[in-house]
Amino acid sequence: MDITFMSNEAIAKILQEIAIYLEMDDVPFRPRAYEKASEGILGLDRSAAEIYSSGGLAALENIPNVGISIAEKIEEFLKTGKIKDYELLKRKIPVNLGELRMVEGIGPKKIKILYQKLKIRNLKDLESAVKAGKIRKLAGFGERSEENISKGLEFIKKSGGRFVLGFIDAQVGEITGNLRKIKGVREAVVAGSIRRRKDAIGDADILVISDKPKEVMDYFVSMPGVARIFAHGETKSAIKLSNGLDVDLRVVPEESYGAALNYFTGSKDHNVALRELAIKRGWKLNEYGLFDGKKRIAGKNEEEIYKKLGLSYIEPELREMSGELEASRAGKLPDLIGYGDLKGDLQVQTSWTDGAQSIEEMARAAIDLGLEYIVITDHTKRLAMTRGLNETRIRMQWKEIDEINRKLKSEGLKFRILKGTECDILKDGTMDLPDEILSKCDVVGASVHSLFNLPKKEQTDRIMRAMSNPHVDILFHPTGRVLNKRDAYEVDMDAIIAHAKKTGTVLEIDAYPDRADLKAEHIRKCIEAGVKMSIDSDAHHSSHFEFLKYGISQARRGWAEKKYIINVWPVEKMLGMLK
DNA sequence: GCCGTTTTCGGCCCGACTGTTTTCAGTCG
Repeated sequence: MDITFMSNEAIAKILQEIAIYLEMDDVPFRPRAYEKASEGILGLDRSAAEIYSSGGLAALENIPNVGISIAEKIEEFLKTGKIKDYELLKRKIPVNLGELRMVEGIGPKKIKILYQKLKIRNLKDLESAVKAGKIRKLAGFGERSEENISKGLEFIKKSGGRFVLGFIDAQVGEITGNLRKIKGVREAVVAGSIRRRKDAIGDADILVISDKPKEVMDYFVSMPGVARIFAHGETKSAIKLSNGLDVDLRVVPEESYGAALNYFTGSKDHNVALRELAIKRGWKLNEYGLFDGKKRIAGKNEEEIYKKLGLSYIEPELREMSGELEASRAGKLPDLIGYGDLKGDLQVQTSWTDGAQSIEEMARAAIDLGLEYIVITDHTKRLAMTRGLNETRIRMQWKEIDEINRKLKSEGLKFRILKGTECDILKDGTMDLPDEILSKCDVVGASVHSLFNLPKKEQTDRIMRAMSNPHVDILFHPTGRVLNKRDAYEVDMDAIIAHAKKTGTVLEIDAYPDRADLKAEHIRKCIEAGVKMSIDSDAHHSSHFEFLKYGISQARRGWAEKKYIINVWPVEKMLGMLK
């Protein structure tokens, strides 16, 4: 059997499902062990199949949270495509765990009862049982449970899971702003994965300091846009907005603010590790503080908690259990690029192709935001639907850029519009515009906009050939993914990163919210390889320059310092870093 | 079942809310 078909995701999913099955039977501790092993597999930057074929069983055991027993199960899976223990569990309760687990309020124990009593195997069975009023008659369930399951099913049909940070950020900010206006509220902040600035988020967590929690909670569950109330308590409430976004709210007293912020910011694994550090010192860490017996020894702010635990402060974007605790302890955390550090934007579309506004409008918006330069990068002729530029039209565009630059200068503005292109990479890796044109551009970006489903080797070779072109400065949105729309194309990113180093090509962090491309793990690899990156808005409208901050978030999540990003520099220095 | 700057054995993060209960199990984060 060709083991390359055994993806890490497939292995992780089986381990995760074993954990759920064990949970059903109230097996102690082992569920968590399988869950952690599953996370360990997902966190790998190589495939488990590769690890196994190069180092055998012993190498599998080196995977975090994988011991001898789970290593053997992974080996069994890689060799036979099956895990016997899993098949046995699955035969006993043959249900679609992935589906059923999506329903809010349904966990392992209830899945077991639903199968054993009503033979419910999937969402369809569950829906029929709800409609027939069978759920309410089960022991441990009731009318309310049935109603909640019914509502849960509705929402699964309506919305499919994750939200793009840049598309919900403002709405959550508005809610927080309104909470801040309520009497007795001293602070209201966003925590959770939004504070960690993840590119895609599952829900929103808001933290409030108030002496009058009841008023906060009453407002929260009755504010406009609330579609469902999951919980309405004194210190904790949870709702779903009509767009499907779940929002959790917690109210804590001021002396617990730091501990609560830390706890609700996560990540979960990061928090668990901090609690374990506390336990080792004989203390206890929870959302109310760090305690030595009954005595609170820290909790008012996050800094003092980290300090007591022997750590320097860790920025939220780094709290993903990917080495930040070790780095913090050793004083080796990166000096992250800041949110005000960009001086230019290297990918901007205008009304010459699919952008909404003129070159001048885009330039003036960039000036208002404090940028010093932008590169105009309209599409090229292969992208016919955008009226992509050919040789003649791009020469016309250069004239317009020269004119506007002169005009801005005559107004005393110190700003520069650079000539660029977002040039299509054709199927064979050649460019959509001739070298003669590319050589006259200040900045050449190259993009894949077609043939997303080429085989991995062919796609990788195609892109690498484009990067080898001496005029191609930047590879735009290198993986091509669009969140909630399409996956990245099959491409060997390690090879691309190595080739970027070899050819001096810059890799872009496209900040457009549903692109967020490069991903954080690629950014870290670029840093390790010594590959330079740019952070670009990919603006199609003057309001899109705001998106640059999401690119900075992404860079921070990839541990990037200023020095790795070329557009933190003034224009001449930036240009000097290109080919 | 995993793991070790307290441990190779004996631990394993912790608390809030709901619904169905009559003191608590299940779920969630």
